[in-house]
Amino acid sequence: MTASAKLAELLFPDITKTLEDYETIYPPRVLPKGAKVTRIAPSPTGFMHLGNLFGAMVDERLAHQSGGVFYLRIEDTDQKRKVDGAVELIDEVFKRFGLEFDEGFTLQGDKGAYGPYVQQQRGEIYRCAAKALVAKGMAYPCFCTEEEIADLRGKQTSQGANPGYYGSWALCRNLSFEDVEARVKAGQPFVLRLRSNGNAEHTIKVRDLVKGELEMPENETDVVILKSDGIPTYHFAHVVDDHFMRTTHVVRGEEWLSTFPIHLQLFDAMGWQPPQFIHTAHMMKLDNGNKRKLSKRKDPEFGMEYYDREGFPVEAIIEYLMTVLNSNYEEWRLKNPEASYRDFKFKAEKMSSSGALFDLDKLTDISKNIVARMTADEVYEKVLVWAEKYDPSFYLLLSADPSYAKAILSIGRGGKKPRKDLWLWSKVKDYMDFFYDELFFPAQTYPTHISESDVKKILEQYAGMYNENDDQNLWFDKLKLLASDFGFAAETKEYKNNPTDYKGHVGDIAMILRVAVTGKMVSPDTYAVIQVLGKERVLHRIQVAAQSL
RNA sequence: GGCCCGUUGGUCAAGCGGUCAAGACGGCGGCCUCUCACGCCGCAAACAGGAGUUCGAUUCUCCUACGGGUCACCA
Repeated sequence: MTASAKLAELLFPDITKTLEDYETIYPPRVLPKGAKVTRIAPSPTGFMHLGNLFGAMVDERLAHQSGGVFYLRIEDTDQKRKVDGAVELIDEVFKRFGLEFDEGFTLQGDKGAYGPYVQQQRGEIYRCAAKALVAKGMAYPCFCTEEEIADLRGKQTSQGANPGYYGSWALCRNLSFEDVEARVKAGQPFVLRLRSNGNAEHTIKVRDLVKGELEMPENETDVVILKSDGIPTYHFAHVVDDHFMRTTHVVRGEEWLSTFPIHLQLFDAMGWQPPQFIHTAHMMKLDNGNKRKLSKRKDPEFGMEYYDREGFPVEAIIEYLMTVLNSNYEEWRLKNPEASYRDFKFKAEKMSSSGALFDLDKLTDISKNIVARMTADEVYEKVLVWAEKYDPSFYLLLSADPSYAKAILSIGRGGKKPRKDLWLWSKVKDYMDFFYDELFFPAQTYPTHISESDVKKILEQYAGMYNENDDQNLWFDKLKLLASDFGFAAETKEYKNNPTDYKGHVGDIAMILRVAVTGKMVSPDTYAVIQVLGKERVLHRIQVAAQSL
């Protein structure tokens, strides 16, 4: 038995399976040619952000567009950051955005043949892989304490050396078997480190599907692959999992680019073929004139909860992300306004290699367009779902009379040029509140260039001539009549030509009516509004308004 | 600081040696038999800087500046 084999047995006496065993347990997938296997691997930290969704969409499109597999893995190797309810949140967010996994973790248990899909449950697999590395002499236990490491770093910086555990700085690299055995038997804690054969003076060519071929220094650090609790670090878990889960394409944030050489080295040490990589640029935010990565702490718009609470339509967020993800998406959308985003041919090569500023204006615009295309029924359903969660009293109002609510939401909807004033479910209430007597606030002010007595008389007179069966033309003709009676121009153009001859024009009459009936100077088409309000409400509001003057 | 990556209008971006340098959002102005919204028309607005290579550089190379990322028993 070689020394390293002995060491492997000493360190991992409980591991009896071999790598070959796992090769047969997790055989290469049988898939159509070109099919991609992707995964999204969030950490259960209780916080889901735009980046998670961003990456998930790339993964999902890549997999499903190619007839491959898209799966969910939970990366919970960091005990300290684990939060209760986090996996439920992950599940909820992906479901809400309509992302469907072919396999992986689910709240009901794992689905698929390449599990477990929760890293915490894969300990034996990692340890087996680690054992193999030790047996090959490519990994070793390190007993250095935190203080010793800090000490090392201090020495390195004072000497101008690069900090890190590598080369001759790697104190535990060449411990004798006897030494290790004694320490292990004494119960001294240790981490397992890769015995790097790299040299940072040398460069390697690495390939990224969006950034192309890059030149990076070789990894020379003896990185930790198993922490002292026996749980792998990200680096090692990634390599082992993506190998045995047979991932073909790894999509991850570009913060991983600098550790890319470590991963490649690890794949090589294991004797495995690495998958393809896509390092995605971060979503940025402008802060004091500088761009910076969207941050969990400072930017509420980074968290998915924000979008839910504000009531952004999920379709709008997906649409926005797609425009950011593939530069030719908008162009495609113009030609295919009705198509599902899934019909778009997504290409990794079309992804931007630099970070885009998060653009709320753009999102708003997209959202307006999407909501404008929805039917009143759809809008109603979505507002209802939002209100149930965030505005119970409004929910009650809406659900008490669905057909009234839908009539309101139908105003200006469905034609060639639909209104686009709705884009957030949380703003729907402001938009339609005056339709409900419970939320209606009678106006305090009318346009100032019209005398109060005129307003009062116009309202009284209008009440007498109002007929709920008038069509829009007749309705407007009556307003013109009123206009003439009170010294206002019946035609706007006539007023514009001779402004001094009139107190105002027919638009002012319409405005008086609008204000009386809606309490606002701004509203959708007044005729449509009074039709929906109905005779009783209209007359009552006009009377009350006239009396208050 | 070392190492990587990036840099076209305010923003997102087409472009891949020869273009009057697309388009979208935003802004501004105008039009549109009731406000708003919609729609339509128009305007302003960009190749970070400097060297090369070339007949010719936004496009290729190098340098500088600026921005970003990363240097953990976190992912």
